[in-house]
Amino acid sequence: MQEVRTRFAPSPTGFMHLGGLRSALYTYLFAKQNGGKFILRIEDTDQERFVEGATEVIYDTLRGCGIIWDEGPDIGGDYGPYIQSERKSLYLPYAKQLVEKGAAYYCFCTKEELDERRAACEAKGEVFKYDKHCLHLSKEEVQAKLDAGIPYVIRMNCPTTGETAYDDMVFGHLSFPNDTLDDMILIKTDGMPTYNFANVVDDHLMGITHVIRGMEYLSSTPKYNILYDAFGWEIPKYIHLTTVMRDAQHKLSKRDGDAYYSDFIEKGYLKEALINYLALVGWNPGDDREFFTMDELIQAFDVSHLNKSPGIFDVNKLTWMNGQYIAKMDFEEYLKMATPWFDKVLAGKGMDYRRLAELMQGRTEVFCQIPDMIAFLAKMPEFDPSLYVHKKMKCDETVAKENLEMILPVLESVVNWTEQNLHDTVMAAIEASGKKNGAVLWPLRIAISGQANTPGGAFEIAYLLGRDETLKRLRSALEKLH
RNA sequence: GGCCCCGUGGUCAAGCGGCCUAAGACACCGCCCUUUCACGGCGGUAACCCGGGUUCGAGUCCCGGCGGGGUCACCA
Repeated sequence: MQEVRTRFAPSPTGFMHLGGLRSALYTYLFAKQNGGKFILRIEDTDQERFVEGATEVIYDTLRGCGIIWDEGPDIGGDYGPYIQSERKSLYLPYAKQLVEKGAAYYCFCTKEELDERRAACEAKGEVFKYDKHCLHLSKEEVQAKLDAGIPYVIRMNCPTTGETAYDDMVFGHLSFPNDTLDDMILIKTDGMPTYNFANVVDDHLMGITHVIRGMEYLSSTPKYNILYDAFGWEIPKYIHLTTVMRDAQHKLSKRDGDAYYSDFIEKGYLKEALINYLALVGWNPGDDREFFTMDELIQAFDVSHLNKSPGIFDVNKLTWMNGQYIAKMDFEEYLKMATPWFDKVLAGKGMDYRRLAELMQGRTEVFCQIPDMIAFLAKMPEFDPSLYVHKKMKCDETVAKENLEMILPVLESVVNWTEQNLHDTVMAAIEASGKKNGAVLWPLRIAISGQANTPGGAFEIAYLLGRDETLKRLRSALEKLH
């Protein structure tokens, strides 16, 4: 059986779009699952869009996520070079070969002429399609223009009748009327191939067996197939992937800051969680499993479980999943990753980060939420005394005042400020007073934190705050209750 | 607009003619646990876009409508 070879062919724009990342993931999974090769190819035929350092972004993102290529620009391979601009000289002869066969032709129409005709067409409410104007130039006429140095492009010669059909492994049998096909440009004026052409040539030359890409190519695929046929090349198998959406009518976009891998990493999402979640947008394992390592994904991946309808990227669920990953991560690793976020509000406070991290790890869903969650440790927030009211704790403002007055001297008596001492001393005092635990501990926590939700109970918070700060906050809270 | 794709709860989704008075997950709500929250446990609200067929029987097949998306570049 033929070895499976798949490829991910991004353009170096400087950012990794999540949709692209997911395509890369699936492409990688498919290759690995079939014991095949995954190839990375950089598509930079558009010189105007070249961005410095953009290929490194692609390398780092992919590798960081565990999507490892077997052949690519930086590691080579038997089918190089793997950067399209370095293959520049390779395409023209193929285009000429097509011209020989009558499957393509030189076109001397200028951009301006085309724009004019397009505008005229659209004014009439019609769809512009190249009118094969230059197809009818004689060989001599073409040669004369070529000799005169007139700029040209090479266009493919699409059939205008009949239809072209193909089978997609996700969408099934698809067929398109040929009269809707446009004679797309293969070679641009600058001599560079268009994406469309380079893709076909490269995929063939690199022995790609399965083309996996976004469904935006669904309707241009017939043209590619016509090209393959013209060359007499074998058409690869197609796996078109649905678009990843933000909601039913919008794609993930740059403007909303939810489109790029880096957007999420900067907010404190874990790449493992991101990959895991991304795998599940538009695909399911056929059972209830949701958590996957890369190896497990390779095992479980199955094209037949790829969805045909667009998937919405649910940040909510990603966030939940991220929290699950964080809760399970190695503590030291968590501490290391959380420290810069702690520093944002606690730098220089001498806070016990290790203890803080223990309390926070199980409550962190995304690292960027940390500063808001612990800001109260740095500065006592203003709070409404109604926070003291809690029915289940049998507490209201009056009870709070009474119990806080009772507990203040108890805390003042604690010299060795450890959680254990705090706990033992306070609990003993509560028991001696005959009061309910909650009726004392609830207002105590409120008094020193100023908020209903905190990463830990009264003892933990008191410990983190330290003796002086705790007592200061408690006295101040008491004053406000008068 | 032409062509193409898609259409199960708010979201992800199982379902590939009878097992569906439709799974599971996120979110939401309630209860339990707990010094709060979270975690965990238990329970709940919530869906087959509409209309025609085909069939003994349709969420599942076909057609139409509607809705959403994609594509119509010397961008990739």
